[in-house]
Amino acid sequence: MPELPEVETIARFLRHGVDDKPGILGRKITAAQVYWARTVAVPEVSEFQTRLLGQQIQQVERRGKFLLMRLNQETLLVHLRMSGDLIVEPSDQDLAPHHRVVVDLDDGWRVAFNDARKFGRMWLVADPQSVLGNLGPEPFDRFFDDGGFYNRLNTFHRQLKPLLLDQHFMAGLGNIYTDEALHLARLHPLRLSSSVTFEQSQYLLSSIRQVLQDGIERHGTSIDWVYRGGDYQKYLRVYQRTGKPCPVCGSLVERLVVGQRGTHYCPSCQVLSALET
DNA sequence: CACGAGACCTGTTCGC
DNA sequence: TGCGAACAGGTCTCGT
Repeated sequence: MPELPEVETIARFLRHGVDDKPGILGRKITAAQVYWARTVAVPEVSEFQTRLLGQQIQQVERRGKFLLMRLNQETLLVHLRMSGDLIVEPSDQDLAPHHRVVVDLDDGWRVAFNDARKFGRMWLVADPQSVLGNLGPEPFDRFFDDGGFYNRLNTFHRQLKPLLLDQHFMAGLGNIYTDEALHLARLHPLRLSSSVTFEQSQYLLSSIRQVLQDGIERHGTSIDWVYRGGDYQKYLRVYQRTGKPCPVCGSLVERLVVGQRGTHYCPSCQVLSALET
C-alpha cells in the first residue's frame, strides 16, 4: 500500500485529525501494547513499552516512506512496508484483527499499527538518522534540481525501474508511482539510466513530482482491501491495467517482471531502442 | 557494481 | 465447489 503519497496522507491525518477523529499532536502516551514482537525493531519490546510512557507527541513528519513521531525525549519511527496502516480509534474499542502495536493516549483515543503481513517495523530512538541512514533525496526538495537529478541518473548504469525503486537513489517512490511516472515521462522501465538525455531527465523529474503530487491530492491509492480513503486508483495510467488501453494512445498496456516486481507500461509510448539498454 | 533469488508474512484472486 | 498456485503497495541479505 504505502508509498510517499499514502504516508504523507496518514501523517496529515495524524497531525490534524480527519472526520470525527482528533489529531494526536500534544497528546501524552499512557500505555503501549505489543502483539507481534518483531514489529518493534528497536529497542526490545519491554524497553519500548516503558520508554514510551509519559512521552508527549510534539510533531508528526514524513521522510521518504518513513513516518516520524517526534516525542519530547525521542523519536518513534514507523515503516508501513506492504500492508501497514496507522489508525486512530477509541481506546475502549475491541481489538481488530492484525493490530500489532497499540499506543494509548491521554484523551481516550489510541493509535493502532495494523499490519496484516507483519512486514512493518517501528523504531524508538534518540537519533532518527540511525534509522534513516543514507536515504536518497526527497522528490520535492527544492535543492534537488534538474542538474542534480541528471548527474545522479548518470552515476549509475542501471535500469530505470529498479533504480527509481531504490530508496538510496531517491526516497518515496514505490511500485505504483514508479510505473506511473515512467509512463508519463514516456520512458521504458528497462531503459539504462546513464542513457537518459538531459531533456528526458528533466521531464522524468517533473513527471515523478506530478504523479506524487496528484497522489497526495487524491489522498493516495486504494487497491484491493488494504488501503482506505484515497481514490487515486481512478486515475492510474498503467499500474495493474494490463491488457487495457493506454490513456494516451490506446495501445494495450503490457506487464513484465523487473527485479521481481510487476511492471506495467505502454509498448507504444515507452519505446526501448537497442542503444538504450 | 549490478542483478537475481530467497526470506519475511497473510490474504485474495486465478486457473484447472 | 475445492485446492494449490500466483500475486500483492517493501526491503534486506546473500551469491554470482
